[in-house]
Amino acid sequence: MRIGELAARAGTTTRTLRYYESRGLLPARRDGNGYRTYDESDLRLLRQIRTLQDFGFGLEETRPFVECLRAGHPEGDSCPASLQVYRRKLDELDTLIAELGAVREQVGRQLARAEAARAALAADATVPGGPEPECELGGGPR
Amino acid sequence: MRIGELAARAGTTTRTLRYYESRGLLPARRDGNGYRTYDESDLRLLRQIRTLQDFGFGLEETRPFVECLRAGHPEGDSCPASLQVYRRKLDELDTLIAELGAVREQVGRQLARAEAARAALAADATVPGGPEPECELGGGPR
DNA sequence: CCTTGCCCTGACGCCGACGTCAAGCCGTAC
DNA sequence: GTACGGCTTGACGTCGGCGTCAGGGCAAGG
Repeated sequence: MRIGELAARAGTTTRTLRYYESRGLLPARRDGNGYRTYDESDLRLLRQIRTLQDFGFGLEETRPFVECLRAGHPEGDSCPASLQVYRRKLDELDTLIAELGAVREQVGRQLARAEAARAALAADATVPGGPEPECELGGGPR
Repeated sequence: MRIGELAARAGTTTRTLRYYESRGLLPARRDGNGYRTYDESDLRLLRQIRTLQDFGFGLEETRPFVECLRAGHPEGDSCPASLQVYRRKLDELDTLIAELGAVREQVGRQLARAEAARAALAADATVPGGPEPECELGGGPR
């Protein structure tokens, strides 16, 4: 199988495969023309990489999984190094999720506060004076 | 106040302030020497930007807040455009957090599965044969 | 005089994972 | 012949938010 077919079968691009090769992650044999040649095991390696990438793993983080597969293990995560990467990633995710949750709360509070302030202003403006609420309250014309 | 002092008071760098100016976010007056000159209101603008940046807002997303402040409003989020940015950011955060949560679960399951597989392998290896569990189970020397 | 410290502009570097273009080779179909 | 699709390498572009360096000016202190 050549690079185009492998890329298509893995749902990626030839550029990506050449990039992986340049990083030493997915080396290729060459045929008489200098064309890259791959087999089914390369497809498995590639799918392992892509799956982890989809999970947000960096390319370097996929290396232990790939090497594990190349070492003959049935799964990329059959090796201790892969498990370590899993654990580190879980920690990172937990930390990140917690941070984002905190930010979300803060932003939510800011929004509620700002909306309340605008409501108060609108009330002030409509009760004593006329209807037009001064700045850019509504989304009206002009 | 000149650029160094403003940067220090906002806990940032002069490079950052020049960058903001280049983006049209925080324009500066110039004194006789061509030095940038800022006042207290610029510090407020800058603090608004920094706060939002810390929340993970992109620079462009801070623009409505800055313009709101410059329009004379007491808070950067007193304007509808700012509220819209808040709401969009909340949506983004919710989406992102949900995605990360899903990934976290997936990774957690993968880890559990892989650990269980290794435990089963180790049991197979220790019960019938000798103690050394073949590949790289332990973290032993060499 | 020289040094020190602040300021100026302009421009390249960084990080990650590729996209995209250039220029050219290989084989097959028409 | 030539047109086409697929392959090759090399190299620059992308995105954001700055860091960092190069080269030089201005004012004050010793």
